[in-house]
Amino acid sequence: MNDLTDNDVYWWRPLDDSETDTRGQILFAAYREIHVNGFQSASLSNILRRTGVTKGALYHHFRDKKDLGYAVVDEVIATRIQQSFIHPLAHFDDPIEGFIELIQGAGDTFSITDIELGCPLSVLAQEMAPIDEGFRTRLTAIYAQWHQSIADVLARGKADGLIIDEVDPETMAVTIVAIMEGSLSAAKVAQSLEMLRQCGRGLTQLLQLIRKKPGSR
Amino acid sequence: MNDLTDNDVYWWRPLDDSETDTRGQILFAAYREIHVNGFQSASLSNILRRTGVTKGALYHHFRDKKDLGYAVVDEVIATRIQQSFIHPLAHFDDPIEGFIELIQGAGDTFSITDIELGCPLSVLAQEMAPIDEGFRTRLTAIYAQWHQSIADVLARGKADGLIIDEVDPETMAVTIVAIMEGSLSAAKVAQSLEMLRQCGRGLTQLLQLIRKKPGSR
DNA sequence: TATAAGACATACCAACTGGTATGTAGATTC
DNA sequence: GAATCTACATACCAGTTGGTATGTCTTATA
Repeated sequence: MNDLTDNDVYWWRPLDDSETDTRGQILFAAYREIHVNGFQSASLSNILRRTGVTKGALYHHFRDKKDLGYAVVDEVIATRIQQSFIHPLAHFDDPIEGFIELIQGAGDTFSITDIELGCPLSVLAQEMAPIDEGFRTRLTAIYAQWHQSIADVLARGKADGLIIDEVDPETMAVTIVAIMEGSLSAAKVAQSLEMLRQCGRGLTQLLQLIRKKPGSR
Repeated sequence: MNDLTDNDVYWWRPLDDSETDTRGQILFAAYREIHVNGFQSASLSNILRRTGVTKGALYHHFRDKKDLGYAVVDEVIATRIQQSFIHPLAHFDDPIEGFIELIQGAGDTFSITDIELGCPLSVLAQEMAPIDEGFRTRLTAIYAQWHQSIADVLARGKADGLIIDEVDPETMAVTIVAIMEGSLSAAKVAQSLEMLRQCGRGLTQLLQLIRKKPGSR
């Protein structure tokens, strides 16, 4: 239904441009098709047309459509989320400050195309988690990683006396991810970068409130 | 693809059981079909099979599939969101306390089926907002109402000295909606009521922090 | 150099999709 | 009581879907 031309600025692309071999080409084209249209509405014909690859090649590398979808999750989406949202967390000194930079960074680097497409992880998860166990386990595993990394950062922040004692790291971690995904969703619906930035400001303000004031004991 | 039997507990049903006439039957069946499968994957044949209505009847009442989809948004989803999430806001005395009750109420009354299907507004918005202007305007209008109502409550809370001065009602309103939708999405992926409750606890804690302490001027 | 395996290409298929054209029973209008 | 309109019902259609069967060219292996 919808389409994405090669000229569109596309932030969510995989970081290593491994579209060299046939399998990689199919995988990347499938990722984009799924990101734009969702899995169920993703058309194999579209993928083939865009890549110039034939149906024989596709079914040589992947057993069926679902197998291709799983590969997209495992090999494209998982790495993309890790590199963009999970790995950066490890280098935060001040967790609150780090989050705020991460959020503002998103607001600055995302293009309007990125906004309209939304987070690929969230898109696929919302569509497929309820109706396919294979997708669900793969996608929840990615979320679990993300939650754990944020919980670690928050726990470190608590240990360093930078975050108020009342905060439970695990609970706040899932809440923070929920806000980030919710913000991206809101921006997608509104088709507005400003909406993302506004949610970012709200989240920033809330995060400031869980920071322990320098003065307090 | 997926299905929803009549026996499933279905909280998101329209409040007035207006499935009496043919048009109402189609509308409600279409709403459920779209809620489960999304609009693009929603099958007219499924809707007809479930209702026993024929294709002639369907195309008598609705111009095409999209027209049916628009009617679902306008007549089913909009009213459902208003009655459940928007109207209750008006009666809050203490806004923070009101929100917390609303959130805990959701955690208590939702069934696992509700969780797995997610918020119908969000489901449709994520899928269709980027690819159809008609859906987008309708869905954003609903969100705008929701934002405005929450902003009003927060502004009232500020005026009553119950919320800290730093809070900008509009900004915090979109952020709160983002958290609520994000929490429902997270619970949907995890297929877990506990995940919804956990996000609820995190949100509750953050809301407590924007409450003005009784002592402070 | 014969053989097997990998990597595709071409052609085809049944199932299903949204949509339409035509027909018809009953109520309403003139 | 003829004509019109509403509210469907039945049958059909072209397009697209995911999937498969078969053929072919190339490369590695024995």
